[in-house]
Amino acid sequence: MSSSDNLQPQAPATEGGPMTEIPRQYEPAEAQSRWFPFWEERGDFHAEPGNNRPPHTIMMPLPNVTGALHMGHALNGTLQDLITRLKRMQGCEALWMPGTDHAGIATQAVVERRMLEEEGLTRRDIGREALVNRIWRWKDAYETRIVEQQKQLGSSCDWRRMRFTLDDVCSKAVRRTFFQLFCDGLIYRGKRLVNWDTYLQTAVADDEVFHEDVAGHFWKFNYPVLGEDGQPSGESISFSTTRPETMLGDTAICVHPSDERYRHLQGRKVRIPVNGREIPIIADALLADPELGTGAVKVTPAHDPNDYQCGMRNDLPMINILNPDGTLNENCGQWEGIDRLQARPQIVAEMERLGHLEAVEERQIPLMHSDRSKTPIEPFLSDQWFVKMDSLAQSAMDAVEDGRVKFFPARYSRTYLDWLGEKRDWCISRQLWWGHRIPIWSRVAESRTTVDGLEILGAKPADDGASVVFADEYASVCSARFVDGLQKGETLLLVCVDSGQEQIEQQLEAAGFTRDEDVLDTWFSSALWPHATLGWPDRDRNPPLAGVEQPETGRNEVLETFYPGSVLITSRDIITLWVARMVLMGLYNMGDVPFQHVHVHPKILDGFGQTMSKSRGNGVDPLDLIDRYGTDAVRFTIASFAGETQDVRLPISYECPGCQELIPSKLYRTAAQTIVVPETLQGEFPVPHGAPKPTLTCPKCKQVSQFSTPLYDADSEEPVARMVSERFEYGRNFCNKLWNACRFALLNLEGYTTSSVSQDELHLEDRWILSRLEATATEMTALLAEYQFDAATRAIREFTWSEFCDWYLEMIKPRLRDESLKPAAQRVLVTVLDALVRLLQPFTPFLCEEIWQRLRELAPERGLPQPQQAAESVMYAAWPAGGTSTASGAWLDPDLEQRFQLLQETIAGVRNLRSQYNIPPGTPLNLLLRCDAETAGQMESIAGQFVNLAKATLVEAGPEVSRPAGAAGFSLGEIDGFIPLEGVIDREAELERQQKEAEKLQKFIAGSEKKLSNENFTGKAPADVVEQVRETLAGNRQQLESVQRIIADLQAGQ
RNA sequence: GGGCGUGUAACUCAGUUGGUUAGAGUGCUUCCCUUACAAGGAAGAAGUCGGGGGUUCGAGUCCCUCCACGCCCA
Repeated sequence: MSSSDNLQPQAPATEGGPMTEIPRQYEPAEAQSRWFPFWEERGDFHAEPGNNRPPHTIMMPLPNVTGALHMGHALNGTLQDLITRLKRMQGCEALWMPGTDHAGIATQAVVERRMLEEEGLTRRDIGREALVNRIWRWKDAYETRIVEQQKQLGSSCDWRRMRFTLDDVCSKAVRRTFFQLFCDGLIYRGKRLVNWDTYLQTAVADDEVFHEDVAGHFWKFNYPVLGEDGQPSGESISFSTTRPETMLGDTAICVHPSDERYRHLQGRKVRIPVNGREIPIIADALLADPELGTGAVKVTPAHDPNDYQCGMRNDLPMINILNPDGTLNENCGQWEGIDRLQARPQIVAEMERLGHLEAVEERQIPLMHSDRSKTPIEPFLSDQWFVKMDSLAQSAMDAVEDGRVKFFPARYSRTYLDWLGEKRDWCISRQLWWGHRIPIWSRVAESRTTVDGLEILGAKPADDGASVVFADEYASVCSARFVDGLQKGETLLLVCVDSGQEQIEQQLEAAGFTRDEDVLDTWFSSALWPHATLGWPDRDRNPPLAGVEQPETGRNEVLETFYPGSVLITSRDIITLWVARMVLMGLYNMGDVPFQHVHVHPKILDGFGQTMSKSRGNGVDPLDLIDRYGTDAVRFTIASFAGETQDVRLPISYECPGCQELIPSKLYRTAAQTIVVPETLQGEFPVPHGAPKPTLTCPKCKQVSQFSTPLYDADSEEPVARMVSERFEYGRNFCNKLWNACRFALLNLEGYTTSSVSQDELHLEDRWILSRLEATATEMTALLAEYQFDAATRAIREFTWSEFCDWYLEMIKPRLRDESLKPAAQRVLVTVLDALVRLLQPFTPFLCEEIWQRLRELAPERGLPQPQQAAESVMYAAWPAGGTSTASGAWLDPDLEQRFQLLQETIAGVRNLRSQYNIPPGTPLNLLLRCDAETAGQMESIAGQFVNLAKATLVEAGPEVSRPAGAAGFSLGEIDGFIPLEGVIDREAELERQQKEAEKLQKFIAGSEKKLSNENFTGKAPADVVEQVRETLAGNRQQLESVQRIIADLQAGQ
């Protein structure tokens, strides 16, 4: 399909010409719906191995399938797409690999919660298989929606290569990796205190919990101290706690070793009154703080992280008092089976009855909650699988330290190195059903000298008493090991099996082995993302394409070509969780880093500096922004945010559904938290049961509407004020400006003919804009290479608006009306516009394609000095940079730019006077310029521009020019301008104005003189700095002289 | 407690290794619906660069310290 086929036919030509129907405003929705399918059908997003272009690979930080995309995704995706589009234009085979993450607990929790709300069913009611099936259906629905949203953003991923962390390709990589780690002895099973979600009955990771203060109590108890004879000595030791029920699991009382109050008690014992257990009084400087409370604390190693560490240090018993559902277990005597929260007051009452309760106070208690179930977390000791991090972490640290992986901005390498430096073993098991099930089968072993059940695999115990040797044909796919079991004295035989060995799995199960129930941490599979998606471990064929298996060729060219990747673009909160793990797994599996650069971009906050989140009610939906402002505007604005210094505040407004007026937001405190609501909120949060949903009132049209908030679902038939942000007008206005510049060009390209332009056909403004274009392209190329998107955005905006539109287009208008000058002007105009559109394509692809195709119709061959055929799509036009922007590269001309600036300042001087004296824009003026002969010549040669741009006729220029009586004037140093205003000029006002100007100049002069009279300055400062000050001083003096002459004239009554 | 970052105009942000008189967008004031664009044009007002100290000929920029805020780790 050719591009022109895809252009929607325009309305029939009108009398004014074929282009007059170009809309006066850019219509983003139309361009979006037109060009995305165009690119997709042409295969413009595809990346293939086997051509000679240098590869460029970006692996998408995979969004999880729990919900829709938010602003963070929009920012992250925009930057990746921008770089990918840039690299394509720079001649790379650019792969942007898309995909989604199964996000273990997050997704399972959402589906479980919904199932419970809608059907009253728990996962145990329906079983593992049925639950997993339900989650797959959820995943399918959300993945579709996420991809849809990404395409709305213009994402130019190679969608054929889309992967999902639980699909067959990724699963194989996970199995192989786990197997390899197991064979290498890097996987082990051990005890660990985890964050236990008693509602979901699973461990949750540290980043899946949040802290929240809740109203609670702070009880002060004492335990009686026992004498040498084991009888109460009469002394007691006091401590405070917020969780009295945990005393059932206490295994020590801890004091600070230097605490004089307790020194004599160290080594003695106390008795826990409620269960009679005797526990020691220990000294541990890390746990006990003599300044806090009584200085003594109870130690419950199985139910508190700090106590756990203390228990490890002091070899204390660890008594688990909880069942997985949060009820107290068999270690709790009379309270067994009672929920720990119900047991709490009972235990307090018992302690009081026994005379050991000293005090109680009400307090706000900081409490960890599960982000998934919103219920309080219980620290809980359980068996988990771990990966040994020692050597793996070291390899990943080396990669950053020796520069194979480079962070942008560099400061983030510190976060990465500090975290890896701890080399804490990685807990990879999760008590979930949604995920990669751990590929380990186990069975209680009679001894370490027989391998019951494994005979069929030709296995026998190795001499070391720990491992197992398999027959040759199984040795590469099975690995087994003896370990100590859960019960004392019990031995377990563990067997790990590689992927694709279903028969062996069946044999193991037939032989009484059972597969581990747990699944792997989601980050385990995401750590493999950069190579798993490219088909690893398969080295004999390319990975499936669009779901189709590829033939075996003996090579995996996709993996060979696109690994290692070029840059990872992500936000800083997953540097440790994800980036570090990708590096170490890449090194482990591939022997090479997964990417050379890591660009860490800012976070988007709301106008109050808070992270956007559902619970705060401040999450803007990027699609709402796209709907209001257009994709290009959203992308351009987002790029303008992405600098390297700080996070970005995005003040939120609500858009009245009636009149589109924006209503600002405000903070609103509920009992539990602070949320974001419209300023004109009516109603309250949380919404009282049965109460109507809160609304806002538009201050302009008075319409009352519900508003978009994650805190309630709006009624479907109600109009809803959606959340947007005024800041995107920046991008929208820019797009519209460019659109209109293009509209102007198209309206003036009638009769365009392809030809080269000779040097003498180039006017001052042509050379100037070409020079500026060259400089801008070079600057942008350098900035984007360092991921300084904000600066690149400013550079191109400045060029487009303040140079191309404000000056160049205005200056060539007269030539476009002159048939003899028109052809050359058209050719330069179209050349600059062509390069400008190319520079903007990565930022605003839809707008640029729309312009590109329209330009192609009128000027298919263009460029200087020799015109060339324009590419079929701007996506594959060459990136203009460093000498290639105009195919000649010789346009840079700093001297000319400086002369041009003088012209600009002169025109500004005239406009300024016009404004000062309130002279209507249409009133013609005369202008006299006093300047040297050379400048006078230049000014006379462009005299037409004074008429064009300032409605001023240059009547005289040269060194002999003197100020006419009754003229207003301005001085630029090199040039003095005079505008005769006899009859209009207010002599007093002009005098005052000039005196003010003189004062200002005198101040500057004094400053410069002071500097130059300072020998330290002239002696120590670099010569060029001193020279600069001298020049400034000379200029200011000259200017002051002119001003003083004007003042003298005015005082003389002229 | 440790680490990182931020504080510049009313708002949102730039400000490269110290170097002329600190910039932009939005908002504000005045004028203009001039045939690309009122989502626009012209002109303008607006800042003790968080406070204090130091280094330097020279500090928004470097050092120390204090204050406020954010994030990460424990």
